[in-house]
Amino acid sequence: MSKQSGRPPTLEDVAARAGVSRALVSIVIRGVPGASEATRQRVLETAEELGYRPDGRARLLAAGRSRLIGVTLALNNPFHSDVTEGIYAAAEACGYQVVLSAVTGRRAPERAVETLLDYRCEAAILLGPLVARQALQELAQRLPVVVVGQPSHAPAADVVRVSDADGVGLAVDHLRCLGHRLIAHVDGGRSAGAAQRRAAFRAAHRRHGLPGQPHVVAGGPGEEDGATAARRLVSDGLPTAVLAYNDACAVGLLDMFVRLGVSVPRQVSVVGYDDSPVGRLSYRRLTTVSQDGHQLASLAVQRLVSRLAGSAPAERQLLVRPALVLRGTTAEPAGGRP
Amino acid sequence: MSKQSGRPPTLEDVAARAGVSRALVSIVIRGVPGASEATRQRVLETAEELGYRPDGRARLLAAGRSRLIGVTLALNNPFHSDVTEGIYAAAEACGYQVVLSAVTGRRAPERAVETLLDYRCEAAILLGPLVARQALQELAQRLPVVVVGQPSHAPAADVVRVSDADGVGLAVDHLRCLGHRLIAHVDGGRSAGAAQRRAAFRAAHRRHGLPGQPHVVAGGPGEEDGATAARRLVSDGLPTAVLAYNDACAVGLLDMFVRLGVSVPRQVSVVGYDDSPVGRLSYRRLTTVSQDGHQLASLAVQRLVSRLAGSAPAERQLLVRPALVLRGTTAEPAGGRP
DNA sequence: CTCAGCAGCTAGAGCGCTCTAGGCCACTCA
DNA sequence: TGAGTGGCCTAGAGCGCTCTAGCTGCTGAG
Repeated sequence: MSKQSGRPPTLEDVAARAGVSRALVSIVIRGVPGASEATRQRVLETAEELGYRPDGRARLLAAGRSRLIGVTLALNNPFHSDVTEGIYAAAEACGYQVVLSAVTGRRAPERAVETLLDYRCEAAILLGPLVARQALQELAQRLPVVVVGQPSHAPAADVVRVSDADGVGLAVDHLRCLGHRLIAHVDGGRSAGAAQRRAAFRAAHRRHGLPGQPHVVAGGPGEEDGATAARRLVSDGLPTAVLAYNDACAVGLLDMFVRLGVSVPRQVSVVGYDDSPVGRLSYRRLTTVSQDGHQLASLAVQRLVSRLAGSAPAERQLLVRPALVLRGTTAEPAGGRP
Repeated sequence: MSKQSGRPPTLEDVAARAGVSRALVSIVIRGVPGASEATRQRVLETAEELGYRPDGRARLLAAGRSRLIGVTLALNNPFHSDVTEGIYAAAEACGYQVVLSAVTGRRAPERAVETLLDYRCEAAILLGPLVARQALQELAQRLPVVVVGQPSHAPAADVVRVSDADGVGLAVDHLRCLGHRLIAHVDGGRSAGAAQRRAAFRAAHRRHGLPGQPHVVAGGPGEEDGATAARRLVSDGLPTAVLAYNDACAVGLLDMFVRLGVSVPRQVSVVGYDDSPVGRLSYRRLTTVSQDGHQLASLAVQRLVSRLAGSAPAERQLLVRPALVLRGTTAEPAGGRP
C-alpha cells in the first residue's frame, strides 16, 4: 500500500494504470464474473499497488442500495455490546455493513434513528431505548426494523428476544428445586422488558403454588437500584431468595448485602438476568439467566435479510429460549429443604 | 412527514413539486444564501410535505469532502462512552458528522480503522486499543488523527489526554496530606497509559520522600485484576492507602476488601482513576481522579478541525489537568497522622 | 462458409447531490 | 440612454462508483 500524495486513488486511476476500462476494474473489485483470470490478477495487483479502496459512498449511491444495516444502541451497556459484536459478524457474513448510532443522555433515540435514515440504511436493529410508538411504527413502515431484547409496541416491527416467561420460569424453578418458598422479585421499574419479567414472575409464583402474594420489590436497571432494594429487603425482612431484573441490579443487591453483613447464598440466594461480565467476576459468581447476545444478533440479521428479500414469515415475534447459568449465588435455604 | 410509496424523495422531486430548479432546493436545504425568503419558505414546506431527507452519501460525494469524523472505540467502556458522547456534541457544533467503529474481541482495531477509511472520514479519533505503531503512523499521514486518553507511539498523530503525572500527583498529594506514608500502587499492567501512571507514581513517591522503594503491585484494567491485587495485599500486609490504575480496578479492590473484612477507609484508603459510574454508586463513593471526557472530546475535535484547516500547532501533545474528586474511600490512616 | 453463441471487454447513462458559471431582471447612476 | 450592479435563479458538469447494452473476436455446429 503506497502512500498517495493527493486524494485517494479511484477506479479511474486503477483502470488507467492497468490499461483497462473502469467497468472492468469494478467487475474485478466486486468479484463478480466477467473478467479473465489473467486480467483479474493484473487489476488486483494494480489496485494493491495504488492502495486503492473503493469509496463506500459512491458505491452505495451507484448501486442504488446501501447494503447497510443500522444499529441504535446505548454505549456502555454490556448486553448491547454483546449483541453488537454479534451483529457485526452476522451482517458481514451476509455481505452487509453495519453503521452504529449511539443513544446517550444527550442524544435521543429519535436523533439516533434519523442518522441511520441519513445513511440510507436498508434495515435497522434497535437495541437502545426506543423511540415513541408512533415514530417506531412509521420507521418500520419505511424499512425492515428488528427490535432486539425487548417487546416492541409497533405492529410493523419485528422482535427478537428471549422469552421472559421461560427465563424467569427457569430461575424460579431452580430456586424451588433448591427448596425456596419465599422468593422476591426486584423488578426493573419502567425499563425495557421489566413489565414482562414482572408478569412472568407472578405467573411462576402462581404455577408453583407459593404462599401469599408474589413479593415484588421496586428496583430498576442499575446497581444503585439493586442496592436500594437490598436495603429495603434487609429492613423489611429477608426472603430466602431474590430474582433481580438484570445482572446490574443483582450485583447491586449482592454488593449491598455484603456490606450489610448478609451472607449470600447462605442467608439469601440471588439470581440475575443477562449473564453480563460484572456477574462473572470470581468474587461474585452470580447465578443468572443467560440471553445469548450473539444468537439474538444473528437471528435479527437473518430476519432483516429475509424481510429485504421479501421472504420473511408473517409472525413478527421470535422468542428464543434462555439458559440458566448456575454459579455461586444460589443454594438451599438456611433451614434446609422444608 | 407523509409516507412514500416507493423510494425516498430526492432533491429532484422537491424541485419539481415546488416548481424550482434542483440547485435552488439544494441552496435552501443547505441553508446558504442565494434564495429569496418567499421561495425558501415554499421549498422548505414542500420538502417537509414530501418527507424529504438529504442523502448523506450523495451529498458527501458531490461535496468532495465528507465532513465525517470517524471514531474507534471499545464498546462497554465507561470512559469511551463518555468521550464519545462529547465527540457527538462537539462535532455537530462544528458541522461534522460522527461515524462509530467498534473494536471488540472479534473485531481488531485494524478492521475498525479500515471501516473508517471506507467511509472516507476526513479525520479520526482513536479511543480503543490502538493499531500497531507502523499502521498508526501511516494512518496519521493520510488524515488527521487524534489519540485520546493514552500516549501514542506515532509522531504524526495528535494526542489529547490527561496528564498522568498530574493525576497521580494529585492523588498522592491528597493521601500524603491525610498522613499516609505507606502507599501502594496497583498498576494497569500493559494497558493504555499504565506505564505512565506507574512512572508518575514512582516520581511522586520520590518527591514526597516516602520510605523504602515505591510499592507497585501487579494489577490490570478490570475488576478482577483489582480483586486479585486486594487478595495479595491482604496476605502480604496492607499498606495504609492504595492508588489503583483505574476505577474498575479500584472497584475490584474495594469489593474484595469488603469481602475479606477489610474496612475502607478505616484500615485502608483507596483512590481510583477515571471517575466512572461504578465508582459513583452510593455504597462505594470512590475517591478518584477525574478525566473530563467531554473536555477531552471537545479538545480532540477542535484539534482535528484546525488540522483540517491547516492551522494546527506544531506541538502534537495536549495535556489536560485532571481533578481529584473527593468521596468516601479516603481518610486519615488508622493510627492517625504520624 | 455462415452464423449463432459466448467469453471478455467497453461505452455511457445514471445514482442524488454540490457547485461554478452564467442568465435574467429590476434598479441605480453617470 | 446605456453601462453597471446585485439579487435570484438555472443549466450542466462533475463526485466515484454500478450496471445495462452492446461490441469485439473466437469457437464450433450446420
